[in-house]
Amino acid sequence: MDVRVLCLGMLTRQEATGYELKKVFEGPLRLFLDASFGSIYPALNRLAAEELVTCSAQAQAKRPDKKVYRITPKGRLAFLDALMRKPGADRFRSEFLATMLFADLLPPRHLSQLIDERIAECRRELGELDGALAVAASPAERFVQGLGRTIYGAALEYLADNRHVVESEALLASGQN
Amino acid sequence: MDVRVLCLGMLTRQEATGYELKKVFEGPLRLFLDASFGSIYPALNRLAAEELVTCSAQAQAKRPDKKVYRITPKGRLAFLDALMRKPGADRFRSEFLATMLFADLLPPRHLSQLIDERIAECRRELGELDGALAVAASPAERFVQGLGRTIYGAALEYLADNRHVVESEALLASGQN
DNA sequence: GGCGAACATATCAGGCAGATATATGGCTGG
DNA sequence: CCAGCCATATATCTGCCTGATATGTTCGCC
Repeated sequence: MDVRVLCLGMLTRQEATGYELKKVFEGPLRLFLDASFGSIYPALNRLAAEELVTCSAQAQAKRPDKKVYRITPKGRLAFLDALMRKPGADRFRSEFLATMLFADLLPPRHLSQLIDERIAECRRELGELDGALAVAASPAERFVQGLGRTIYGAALEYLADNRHVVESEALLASGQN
Repeated sequence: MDVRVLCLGMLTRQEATGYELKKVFEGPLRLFLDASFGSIYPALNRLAAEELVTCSAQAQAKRPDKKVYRITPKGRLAFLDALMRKPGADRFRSEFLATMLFADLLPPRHLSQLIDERIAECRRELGELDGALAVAASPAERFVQGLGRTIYGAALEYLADNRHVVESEALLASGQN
């Protein structure tokens, strides 16, 4: 599911500019969806070249031109086609967890601080997701956001319950050098 | 946390060839860690050029040469330095969830099948993680794998409990066209 | 008055995934 | 019995993507 398909999907809901699409990718769905300007703008250009979207430039006084993109019928078909493909495997990239794998190499105090910050971060995300769920958009969005909340909740609990495992390991290792 | 640092980290535990590193990335940690040959081999070459690892080629009869990499003291320092940096945000890329966002565009039967497959997939992952936890390596590894199990378990339960939300939406939408 | 954030688009370097190439030996199903 | 596939082992290439950087204006805050 590359950025082109993702943008096409967003445009099935509403017309938008590249900048607005980027804002969606920074919202409550950012854990699951993401794309940078460096991929969004080229993606939109290519979609337009393939006639899957149209682009109408609106001149704005004192602002750069705004380019509003709309999906075409051909674009809807192409998106449906992409959507019907078997989805690939999940990938949970987490630098925090990669770091935890080597917890025994870290100074115990540093490790504990890292975990504290992590727990705070999880709580913040949870709060944000709950806020987003309250104003809720479509059921589908609520479904996906709800899964995000579930995952963060479970992760938070696990962290609190099991941090001692890595922390005691780090203490042991630091005592040995 | 790029592939270079990841490889360096693996090499703090044990010497290995590029091929062996790839196998680690395909094991029970694959949800969190990943790297392809296309990034591992160049990463090892560069690490060797920077003298963070050494490389000793072992000729093998009837097999291509095996290049065994070992971390150097300089490499250990560099890895620790990378490990102490503040970890970046998690990113849970899931084509399945991206598809769920547009569940209303899918034929209801297709959607249900997708979710069924997904649930089966989660169960398979859970089983695999439980197996890996049983033979368990270091506490740190168990900690990370345990989090994986927790997340899959929570996701599984959420899916089973909430699938009707998207499924009824898809039914509604399909009735309207 | 200055600083940063929001608005809006665009490009570039470097990193990475996935496919492909090369070579060989062992296992399995037809 | 042999064709095809999988495991071992390294390497490269295409194309996509991230993160940084560039450009230029307006608004609000300190």
